[in-house]
Amino acid sequence: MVTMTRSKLAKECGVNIESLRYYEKRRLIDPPKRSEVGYRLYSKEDAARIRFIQNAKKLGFTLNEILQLLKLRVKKNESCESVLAKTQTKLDEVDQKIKGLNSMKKVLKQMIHQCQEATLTGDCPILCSFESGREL
Amino acid sequence: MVTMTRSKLAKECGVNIESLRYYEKRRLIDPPKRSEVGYRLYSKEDAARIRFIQNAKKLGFTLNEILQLLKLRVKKNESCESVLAKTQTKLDEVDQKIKGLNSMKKVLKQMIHQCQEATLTGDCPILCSFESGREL
DNA sequence: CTTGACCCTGTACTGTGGTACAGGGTGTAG
DNA sequence: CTACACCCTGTACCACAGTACAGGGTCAAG
Repeated sequence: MVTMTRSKLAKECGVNIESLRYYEKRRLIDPPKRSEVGYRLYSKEDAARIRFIQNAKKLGFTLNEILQLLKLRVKKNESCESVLAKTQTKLDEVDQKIKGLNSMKKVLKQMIHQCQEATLTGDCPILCSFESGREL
Repeated sequence: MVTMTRSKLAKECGVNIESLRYYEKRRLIDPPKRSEVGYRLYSKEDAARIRFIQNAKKLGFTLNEILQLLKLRVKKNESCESVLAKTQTKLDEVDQKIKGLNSMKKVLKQMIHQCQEATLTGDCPILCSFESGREL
């Protein structure tokens, strides 16, 4: 199996080399195999997992939430119903985030629209109700 | 004008009372008016802004990013083009987040689908390619 | 056979976003 | 007029997510 060292994985995934050790400590990645002298040897699957973690982080999930997401497929002895329920819960959370972002998008688009209209008349009345409460 | 004290605003918005002072320090809210003896007096607009901050935080924006969002409508002497460009940038960021979340959603739905199919056959092979890299 | 680039562990430090507390003032209900 | 709940400031502390560094081992090139 193809393996790579710490620095190679870090470079490939664009993360700090120390973060890998941190993720290992936080149990987000399994302890990797070691070479004879104790060097960590990462697989392609580890790289994919690191990239997943990066992506999920960008989407506003905490490391604990990401751990939950990753666990969804790990515990094989768990009942299917339980996994199903947890996955559904995560799906609902994701849906809520999407809804919130769509509201944000609407407001931003409105602002752009207002600003463009205003340019024609030489005025720029951005008094948009950004924080109106019902918008988000 | 209707005003309220620290504790009232905190209760109304469901935030810790000290967070209000923190947001003031971070310039996310304007320093509120003060009573004769120096008590902070918040307006309904402050409450709306706090709620906006809470919402944006849930969507994965940092306080600095939220500050940028709020600034979009504040500086009136700024050129319209500049505001337009910044707003567009934010809009693109929001779109990227929505895309990422939709990918996440797809994978979760797929998992649910697989799990439901498997239930019929008594097996639950959740070996989904959650971290495959191309999924997100 | 040494020099430089990597690896190991443990521990300390950083920035973000709060949260708590000390020491003091205010304001109102009984 | 005294409790009690609230307000003020400043400062200390916290968890999270890293990031850096010290002190030491490994290994390949020249």
